[in-house]
Amino acid sequence: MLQVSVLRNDIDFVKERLAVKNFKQLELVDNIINLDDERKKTQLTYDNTQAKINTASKDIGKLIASGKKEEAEVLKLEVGSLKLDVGKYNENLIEIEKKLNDSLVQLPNLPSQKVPLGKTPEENITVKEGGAMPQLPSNALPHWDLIKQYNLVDFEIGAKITGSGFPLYKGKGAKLQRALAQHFLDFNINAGYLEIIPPYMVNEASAYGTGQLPDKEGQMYHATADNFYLIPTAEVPVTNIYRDTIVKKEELPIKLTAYSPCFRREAGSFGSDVRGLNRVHQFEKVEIIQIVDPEKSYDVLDEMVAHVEKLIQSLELPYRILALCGGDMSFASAMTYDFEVYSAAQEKWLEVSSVSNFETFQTNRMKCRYKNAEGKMQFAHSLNGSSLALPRIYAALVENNQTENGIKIPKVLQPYFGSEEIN
RNA sequence: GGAGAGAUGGCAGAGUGGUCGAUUGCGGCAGUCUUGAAAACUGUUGACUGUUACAGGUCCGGGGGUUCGAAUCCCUCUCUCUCCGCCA
Repeated sequence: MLQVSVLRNDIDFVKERLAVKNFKQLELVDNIINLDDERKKTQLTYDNTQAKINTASKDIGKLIASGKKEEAEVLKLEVGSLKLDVGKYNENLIEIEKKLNDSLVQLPNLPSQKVPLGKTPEENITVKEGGAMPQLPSNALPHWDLIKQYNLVDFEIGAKITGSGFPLYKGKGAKLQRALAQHFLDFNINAGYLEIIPPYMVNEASAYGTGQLPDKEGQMYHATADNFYLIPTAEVPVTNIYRDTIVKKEELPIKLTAYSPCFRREAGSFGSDVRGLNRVHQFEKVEIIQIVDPEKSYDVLDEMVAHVEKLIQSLELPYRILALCGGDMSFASAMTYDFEVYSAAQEKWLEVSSVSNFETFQTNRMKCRYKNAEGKMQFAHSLNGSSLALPRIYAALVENNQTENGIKIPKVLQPYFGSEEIN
């Protein structure tokens, strides 16, 4: 959520930046400032009336103490009518504040100045490519055939137990998944991230804090009896550790990593996008999260991108890094880099990580603050990234490493997996 | 699931209707003393909102109520602890 003060500070700049994000309802910005003016005015009337009540109440106490009962009674009547007024002002205030907040949460984050211009994924900019493209024979199989052939993942049983998009991993297939997760976590921990195992369901306040609510409600599984949401990413519970907290400057940067299942309804997806492991309702992901000093957040973004790059390199997969253009960035992000790996049998790039700087967008919603060098309270910056999402890595790995005799396991995973090949 | 106790500032812990936004201790910050440090002593020290500034307003787990006035009384929810039950 943006701060009203940011809008007031330079309204034209805000509108220009929102336009970069392909946000159309620019009149919302003016509405918000008008509502905020109204809020201030109403607040002032309310405060002044309340101040009168407070002084009068103290006077009544004194009058009663000194035995002047009748004078006290007169004052009581006066206060009585003031209270009617204050009640009305308060109702107005609540209504205005609700409107203001409802409008404010509709504004996406402002994209950073570094964000490329553009509206569609085609306009994202490839900033780097790496890794060697595998040379597969013409009869190479896509991963959904390979996992069947080697008995690694069973979608049919998953669908029987739950529904489509809930894969069931078994045997070597399960172990490969676990090896990947283990490697990712260890890699992150070695880079100074603290491992967290968070709750996999969150309450409304947490879903709101990271921006899943109100605008992505339909994307989450909702346990209505208790009003809990299944997490769509570990980012939600882990970032919310710092909801309503004041962190010490010395504690920054806070670096956390978490492995968790992720649950996404993915309403509206179809076609080859959802084949095999490309898009599923339940998947595993290792996430990295940082809460940092605002002045350093873009250096940290670069550092996180470099970190994820090394992790992908360790798996010996061909990859590219995209700087997302304004129109393709998520609602809450100020700057995002996507990582894609090449899945050679599908002949397709698959997104496996998304690393973003949210600046104060999440920390403002969550009220996560810290005292800067001058002792002033301000919002910290939050960042997160996948390091990494497992299913698509799994898919690319299985496809790219297929041979006539089996599937080769990258060196770095062998200690975790226990052998060099699946056959 | 049953019974009981509790939730107060960074922490500990007072406060049971009016001068309490809150005693005190610890911690933090500043100073005195010291070559420096420790100790001791003195002062200072919550957040939000608001104003050019002052003032003002709000916050004692959340929400609601009683009252001229609530940290304090009532209702309700949440959480924590103890005991019992159940249970991986």
